[in-house]
Amino acid sequence: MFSKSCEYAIKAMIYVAQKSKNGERVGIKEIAKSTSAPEHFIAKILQDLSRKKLVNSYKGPNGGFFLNEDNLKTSLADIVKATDGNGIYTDCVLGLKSCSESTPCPVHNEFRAIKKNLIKMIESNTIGDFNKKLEAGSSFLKNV
Amino acid sequence: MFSKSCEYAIKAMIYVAQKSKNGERVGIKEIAKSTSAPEHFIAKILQDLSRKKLVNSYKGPNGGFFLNEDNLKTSLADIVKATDGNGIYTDCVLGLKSCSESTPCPVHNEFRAIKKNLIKMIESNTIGDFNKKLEAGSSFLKNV
DNA sequence: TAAATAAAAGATAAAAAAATCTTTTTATTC
DNA sequence: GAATAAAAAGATTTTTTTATCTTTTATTTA
Repeated sequence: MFSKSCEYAIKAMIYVAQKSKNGERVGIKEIAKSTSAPEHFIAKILQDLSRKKLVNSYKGPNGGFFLNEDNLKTSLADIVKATDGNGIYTDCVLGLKSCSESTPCPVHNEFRAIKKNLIKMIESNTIGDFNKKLEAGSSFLKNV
Repeated sequence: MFSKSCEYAIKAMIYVAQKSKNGERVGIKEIAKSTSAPEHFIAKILQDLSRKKLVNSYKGPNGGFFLNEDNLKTSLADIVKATDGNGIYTDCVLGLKSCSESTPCPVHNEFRAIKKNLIKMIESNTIGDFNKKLEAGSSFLKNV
C-alpha cells in the first residue's frame, strides 16, 4: 500500500511523539532500533521530514528529534504525501493518463469509493491520535 | 496501490478479453501496443499468467493469447495475487510482524475497514465484468 | 519438409528503491 | 578552546523492480 520509506516515516513519527514529553528528545539510534529501521535510512527520512517541518530536531549533545504541539497535528496524509508523493490523490489505479470521471478506466468506478475512504481516513487521523492510543495501551508498535 | 506488473496484467487481461470473441486470439505485439506496455515485459507477465492458467495461448502462426469462459471469471484479486502476492491479505500496513487483531499496530483499526472493502471489491469484480463495461462504452482503456 | 510465424524461455541491462558508509557541520560540556 | 556528541549531508552500494535483448521451441502453411 505504501513504500518502505513511508512505513518507516509513520512508525518513526509515532515513536518520536511518544518520546516527546516535557521537552525531551530522542536520538536517531534509538528511533532506528525501536522501529526496526536501518539507522542511516531512517535518518535520511527524518531529515527530509525535518526539512518539511513535520518533525523538529536539535543537533549536538542532548540533541535529537521531537514533535511540538503542531507536529502532533500531522495527519497520516501529510506523511504519505511527504514520502510517496501525491499519487494516491492523482494517479489512475491502472496508470492510465486519460482516466478521469468523464473517461473512466475499467476499474475507476469500483475504486472510487475505496480511494475516497482511504483518503478521508489518512486525512482525519493524526500522529497525536495514534500517540494517545499507544499511551492508552490499545495499540502496539512492537515488531516481534 | 499495485505494482507496475500488476497494472499491466490487469490491462492486458481486459484487452485480451475484448479480443477473445468467437475463438479469436491476439498477439503479444498488439497487446503491448494497446496497453502501452513494453513488449517483452508484458510478454513475461502473460507467460506467468498463462502458467497460472489465468489466460490461454497458442503458439505458431495465428497463435496468440485468449480468454476462455473460465478465464473471464478471473477476479481482480486473482490477478493481484498472481502478480503481487498475498501481501494485501496478510501484511500489516506498517510492516509489523506481530500486528494482529489482538495486538494491533497504531493504524490497524483505521485500516481494517479500508482493507476489507478493498479486498471485497477486488474479489467480486471479474475481467468479464470489466469487459462488459468496455463493450457498453461506459469505460475506456485508452492511454492517450 | 522447408519457411514463416509466434509464443516461451533465458540472459542481460537499466532504473528505482532501499540500505549503508563516510564526512561534515553544529552544539555542548568540561 | 579541546573533546565529545549528535544530526546533516553526501557518496556509494545493494537489492528489487522494470525493461530489453537473444535464443529456443512449437505450430502452421505452402
